[in-house]
Amino acid sequence: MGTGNGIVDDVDRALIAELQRDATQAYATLGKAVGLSAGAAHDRVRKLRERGVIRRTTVDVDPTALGRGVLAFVMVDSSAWMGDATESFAAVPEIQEAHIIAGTASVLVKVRTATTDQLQDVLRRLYTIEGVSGTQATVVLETFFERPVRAD
Amino acid sequence: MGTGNGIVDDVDRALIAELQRDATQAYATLGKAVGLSAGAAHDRVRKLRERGVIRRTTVDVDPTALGRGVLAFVMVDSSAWMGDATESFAAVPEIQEAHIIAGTASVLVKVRTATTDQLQDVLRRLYTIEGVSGTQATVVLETFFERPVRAD
DNA sequence: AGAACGGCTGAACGTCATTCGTTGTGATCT
DNA sequence: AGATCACAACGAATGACGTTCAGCCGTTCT
Repeated sequence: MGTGNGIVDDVDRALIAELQRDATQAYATLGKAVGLSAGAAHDRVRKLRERGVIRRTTVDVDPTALGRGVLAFVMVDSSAWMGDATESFAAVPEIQEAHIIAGTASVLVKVRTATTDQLQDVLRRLYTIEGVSGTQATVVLETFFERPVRAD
Repeated sequence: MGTGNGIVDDVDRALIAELQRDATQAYATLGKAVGLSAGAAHDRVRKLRERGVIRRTTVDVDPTALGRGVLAFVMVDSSAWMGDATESFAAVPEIQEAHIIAGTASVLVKVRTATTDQLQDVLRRLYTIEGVSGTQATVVLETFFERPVRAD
């Protein structure tokens, strides 16, 4: 069940690390980087996709260039069980991540907006979600780095 | 003008949204999705890369499949200015993100490990960073969603 | 108005993704 | 042990796609 299907060996990890770095490179290049032919590299990557280890190929974007220069983490307190509130949080487009957490708050969300005014508006909308009783927003002043999950 | 950035227009945003969804699709397909020829779509995407709006093409991976099933956010308290500590945090491979934040703590990090034991070990290593005086770890019980920055 | 600029189209060309038959290897069965 | 099976990698063939470019059109500037 869930996601434990199949094994991911060292070559798979090396392939994933390469793809995380640059998913546009040719399979011949990719194969050379891990000591495989183009065909074999292609085959392994295809299987990694089929098994859901690689979820998708996507692009990393500069948030500032899209007018999402304000980043904040918000601890959401609740007076009820929030386990089924996925859709409510997903409906707020400025929310980039939402997690149920252990501890006093019950949900932690990562929010990106253009301005702090818009951040305030997101907080207002959070309060309209059933069960939400409070929020504590923490604004990010500077991001050191954001990087992919370590593959090796 | 959408969100206040003149160099990224609505077609660019549509292209980015499509690429975030699936960066493997052909430029002909991509162009059709936004009402452009393959050549024109290619040209715009190339320029978005050159300008740094698109930082890179990468793959999204299932953390559990890589043995990084434990996710935690750690508030790091400090007794000194942490503005130049990028490298110290980057040196800890389990740290996926590190941000300087406003408020009582001074750094917020996102950590992925295989086990809670390993999480504890990361906390121990955080204390060895110059200026770090305390940590508050919050373990994620369930992730609702993690998605790309909204492009439109 | 004329010129210059920027962006789009459609086609041509070269590269690469994708498929497939073959081979080698390590495990399982008799 | 020998035979069989399952799996993975190789290397070549082919068809698709990325990439480039000349020509065209709408806009802006003088």
